[in-house]
Amino acid sequence: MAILVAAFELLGEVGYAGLTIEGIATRAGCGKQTIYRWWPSKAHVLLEVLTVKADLYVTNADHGSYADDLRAFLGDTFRLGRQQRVVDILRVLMAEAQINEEFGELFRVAFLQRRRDALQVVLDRARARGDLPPRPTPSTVMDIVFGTLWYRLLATRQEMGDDLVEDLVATLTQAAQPPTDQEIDLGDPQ
Amino acid sequence: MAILVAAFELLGEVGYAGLTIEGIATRAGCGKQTIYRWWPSKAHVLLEVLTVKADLYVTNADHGSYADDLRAFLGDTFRLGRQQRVVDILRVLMAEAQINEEFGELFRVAFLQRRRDALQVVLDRARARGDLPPRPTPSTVMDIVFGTLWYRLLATRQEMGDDLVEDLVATLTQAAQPPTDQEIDLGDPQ
Amino acid sequence: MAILVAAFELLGEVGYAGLTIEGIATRAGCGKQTIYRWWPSKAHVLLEVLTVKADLYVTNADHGSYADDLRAFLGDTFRLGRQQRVVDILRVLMAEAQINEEFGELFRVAFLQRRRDALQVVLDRARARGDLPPRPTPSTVMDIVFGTLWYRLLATRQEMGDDLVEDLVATLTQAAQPPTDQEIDLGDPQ
Amino acid sequence: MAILVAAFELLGEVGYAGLTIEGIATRAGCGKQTIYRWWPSKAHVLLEVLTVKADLYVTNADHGSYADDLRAFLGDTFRLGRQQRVVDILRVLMAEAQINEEFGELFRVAFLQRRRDALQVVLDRARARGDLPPRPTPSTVMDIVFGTLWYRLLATRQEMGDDLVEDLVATLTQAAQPPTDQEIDLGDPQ
DNA sequence: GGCTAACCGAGACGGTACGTCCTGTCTTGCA
DNA sequence: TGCAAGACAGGACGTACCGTCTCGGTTAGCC
Repeated sequence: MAILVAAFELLGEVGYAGLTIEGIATRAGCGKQTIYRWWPSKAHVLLEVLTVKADLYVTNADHGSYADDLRAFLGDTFRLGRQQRVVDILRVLMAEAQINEEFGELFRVAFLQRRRDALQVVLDRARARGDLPPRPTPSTVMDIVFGTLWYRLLATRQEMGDDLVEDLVATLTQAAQPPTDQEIDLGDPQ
Repeated sequence: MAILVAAFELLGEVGYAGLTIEGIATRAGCGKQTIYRWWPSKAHVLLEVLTVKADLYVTNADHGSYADDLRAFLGDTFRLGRQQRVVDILRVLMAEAQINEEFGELFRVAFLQRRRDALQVVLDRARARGDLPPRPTPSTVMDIVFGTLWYRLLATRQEMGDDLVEDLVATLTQAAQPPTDQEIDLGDPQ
Repeated sequence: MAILVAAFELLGEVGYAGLTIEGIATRAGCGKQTIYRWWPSKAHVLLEVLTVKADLYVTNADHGSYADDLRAFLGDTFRLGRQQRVVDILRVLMAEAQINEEFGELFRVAFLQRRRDALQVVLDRARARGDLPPRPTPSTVMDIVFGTLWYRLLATRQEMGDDLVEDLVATLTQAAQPPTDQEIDLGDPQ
Repeated sequence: MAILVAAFELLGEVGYAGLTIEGIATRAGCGKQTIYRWWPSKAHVLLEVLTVKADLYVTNADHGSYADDLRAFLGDTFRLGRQQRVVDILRVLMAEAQINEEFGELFRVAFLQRRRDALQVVLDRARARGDLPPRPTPSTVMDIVFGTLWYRLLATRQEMGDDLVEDLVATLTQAAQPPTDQEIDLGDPQ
């Protein structure tokens, strides 16, 4: 759809604050009404861009152990977080979700919750398998996994690398292998 | 300052989207120019409201052990996260930081970094004391602590209770005590 | 035709400014295209409403004298001017004729000229009969007759009564009978 | 005022139907709000253009007799009717007055009534002088004078010449001099 | 009696203008 | 002199209609 493409391109060119329905319509060569007919705000358009654009599918296939499942899940998830265009959209959608209550509700239900559901599968399988550690609780695992992801997207904008994946897997599975040397940082790099 | 009070009240009444410089000026009984003289945007006004309003000071006094220091830090921090008015401001400031690059820079430097600096003190002391576990690395500890906080503020809007503090402290200090029964939840409560 | 009825009703309900092709179509239960197929604008629709609705026929039968012919013509004509619904349509059509050049041309040819033609018959007969006064000239008679009619419709919105008919007949036939007492007004009643 | 000039010029260039507040604002180099701040519609702007532009003052000085007063009044009035730009404005204002009730009221009070007041002075003087004929009544004189004027403006768009002035003066003063030859027309020239 | 073609309601579409709201700047006039 | 009040150019909002266009579901005519 020309509208989604236009919205996506303009986001890159003028930023979210400079993104307007009028601008999208002009770029897409359509009337404003056509956009309003299908989406109530620019954020809704971008949410659809995200859905169409990004391969949001994260495998939660069985890798035999909780640690391996988690490693795969985090790897897949963080990989999305390295695509700048996807990140740009995620950031502004989370922002809009804070400002526009109606969109916030949609974003939580249609996006955030689905991510949680995917991780829930991994946790359920671990519990069934019996290798889910007592600490942290599943709920806290979710907070830690998605919290770390979003905090890096929104606040520090640090790259999310494999070392972080390993550190999280180790922490969440209580695997007390000492970290490799280069993983140790002595302060706050932000 | 009447302007800060007006901005704070209006945020509660009309929300961030409905908050305008004109509205603040009218409520405060001043001219728009007076506001522009001191702050370049409504977000900057709210950042100052936050600074003035909330007791953002978090003790990082020495409690004798890494676990106790962390427990105190998390308790103080999460306590702020239970004040609705403070949370409202935090959420919209983080949102604005995603949308307005110039404000984002200020917010990271003047607010987010200060929170990290406070936690850094705790981590430094733990390392000096020798009870900092090898996993997770200090950087990851920051991501987990602040990530969890912000994720709950922005995404799930779950209350941040003492059970979460304990779970995080246990996880971060690798203290393998099993959680108490009521801390275990078997699914996703969001 | 349902379309004409719908247009007529809506004119009464929402006025000419609020009258739209879409509204007519909705009310008539037809598609917009169907209206556009037959009439190029809402004014054209109303012109047809007028033609269908109002009995626009004005007798110009021979009453034996110029004065009596004129009296009959004015009586018939002014009678139309007392039907509010007809007046409403006449007013907006004359208005549209000022604004839309193409419609104006049609209105003059298809409506205004026909009225003039009817009066022309009266004047021709008077001339043939020899009782057409030298003043005012036939052209001026038309201006006075239709001018007075339209001026009252458009500008003063005064009722057009029999006293006006008599006054005009007397003036145009130079019949110098003094007016009856109640016809004399000492000022401007508008 | 740049806005009045812009409105006036655009009326000539694109016509009343094509005249928009946006267009006026663009041409005048101002914001739309500035126009809305002072006038509620494009018709109101044009009414002010008319007031500013046209020398609407019509002398009603005493010329010694009713006939001469009337001749002077008609001459002055019809002279305005020969200025195309003034006529264009008058036509669309009368049109708008039919369509927009609120503007119609203003137009009648602030424009049409003032013209009537001017003629009323002439009639009052004639009555005082004793040379006001019994027919037609003052009210009908107004209808005839302004009716003829407006009818020619709106309907026939015929030029208003001195012969018409003479014909009306003769008719209204019952001066039964036969018209000169060239004043006689044998039909309807429209 | 079944197939096809014309018709027509419904309404999406690219547009244009509406009238409102707010921006950030500038000017005015009061205290 | 400093500030409230608010006018100003500008620009986006979301809405209403415009006149054009496609889409399907009838309906009627023809084989």
